[in-house]
Amino acid sequence: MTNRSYICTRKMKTTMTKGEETKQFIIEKAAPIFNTKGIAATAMSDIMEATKLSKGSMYVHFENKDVLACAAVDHNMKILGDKLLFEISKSKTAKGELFTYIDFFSNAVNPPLAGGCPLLNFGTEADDTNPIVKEKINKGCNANQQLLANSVNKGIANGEFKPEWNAEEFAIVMFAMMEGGHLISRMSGNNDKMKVIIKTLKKIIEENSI
Amino acid sequence: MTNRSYICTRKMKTTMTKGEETKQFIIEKAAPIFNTKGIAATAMSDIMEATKLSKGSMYVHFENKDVLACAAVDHNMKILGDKLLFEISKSKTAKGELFTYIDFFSNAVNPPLAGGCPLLNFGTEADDTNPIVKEKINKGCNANQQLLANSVNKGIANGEFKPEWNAEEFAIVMFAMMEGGHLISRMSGNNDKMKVIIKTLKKIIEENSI
DNA sequence: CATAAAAATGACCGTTCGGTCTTTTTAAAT
DNA sequence: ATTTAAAAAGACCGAACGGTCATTTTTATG
Repeated sequence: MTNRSYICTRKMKTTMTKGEETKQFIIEKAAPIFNTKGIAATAMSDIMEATKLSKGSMYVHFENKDVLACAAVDHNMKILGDKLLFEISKSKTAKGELFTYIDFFSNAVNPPLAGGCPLLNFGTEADDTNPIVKEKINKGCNANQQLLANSVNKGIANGEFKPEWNAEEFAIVMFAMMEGGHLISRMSGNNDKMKVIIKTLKKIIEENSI
Repeated sequence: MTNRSYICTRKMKTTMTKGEETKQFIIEKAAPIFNTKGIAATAMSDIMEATKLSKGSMYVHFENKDVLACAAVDHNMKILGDKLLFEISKSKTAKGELFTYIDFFSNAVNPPLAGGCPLLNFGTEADDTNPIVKEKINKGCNANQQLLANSVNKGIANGEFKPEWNAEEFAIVMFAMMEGGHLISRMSGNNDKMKVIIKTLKKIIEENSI
């Protein structure tokens, strides 16, 4: 049995231990690589090169590649989510929140996260092969839709939006449109069609405004 | 210089040469594997197992894995496209064509192609790594949108749809919604949210009908 | 400052990868 | 039926993979 009180004591400290720092450092360097190349196509040697750390050091902090990949998936979603929530938090109205969400993801060619949307990237790769990542992505999709539905419901509650507007259904449609638009834009290498999607979405929001 | 008239003569024949038969056989077996596991995660040994052919035989017909993967991508798109066009060809009206498209892709959990939509699968994987496949997928996306736009325009021409309906813009939005819905459904493992998307799309089509 | 634990290193391991090559077998044209 | 080319086979190759481990270096604590 290990003396757990020792661990708890150290966790009280606000400063990060060297190991925790390195672990975080590895995740930060690995996350964009996984998001760009994909999990299967990313080798541990890629992470070693990016971090300038030895292989042994990597395995001190992650028992295997899958664990590191999962941490990278989590990190990508968190970074993107935090950025998004920060932008949305600056909005003063429900309509502003929805518009901010749209604008945040409006440039798929130069997206807020290197490699593009992690939900799309990791979701399609994990689909038939990695149930753990798949579930993470599923939760991410739901969180996005919930965020949108909340904004709509907030707008209904404060009189911005028509009360008969179905928040959950709109959230599904809007999220799907943004992801689909993301795919189109990245394949074509330009945002023209995303602009059509954005125009359509904003028009729907306007039509449901009072 | 090779005697090309020989090749032309043989191409006149309707029967396939043994080699061409085997090549096609390999593609057919490889296509669903690539679409399910992804290109990077699929090994030549996987194809050998599925075809029960030797490694030497594979490399008689494909100079390397990338060439085979490209052939598999093409095959997946063609199979799916042919199935889709066949279903759509049975429709009697423009509205019928659009509805058929929607219904064809309505069940993402049990999709018409094993592994799900190849545009989504190969597109996200190829995005930052494989420009050749990426361009193939881009063309596939455009073909789908063109197909939808053509149906709308046909309906406008024959008086089914309102003349002010923007066919190209609707095609973009509809395609994006279907792809996004596909992602959502496959991540969650059920089609409930796809049904919302379908309902929304059909409503839009009805609203633009005369 | 001494010491024990944690972290970092890099050589090393077995496996699997994509791909080659020689040999054998089969198909097709004369 | 003979001959020639195509196809199939599978042993083999070097490289790269994920992962291990003994050793050294660094960090943190009493």
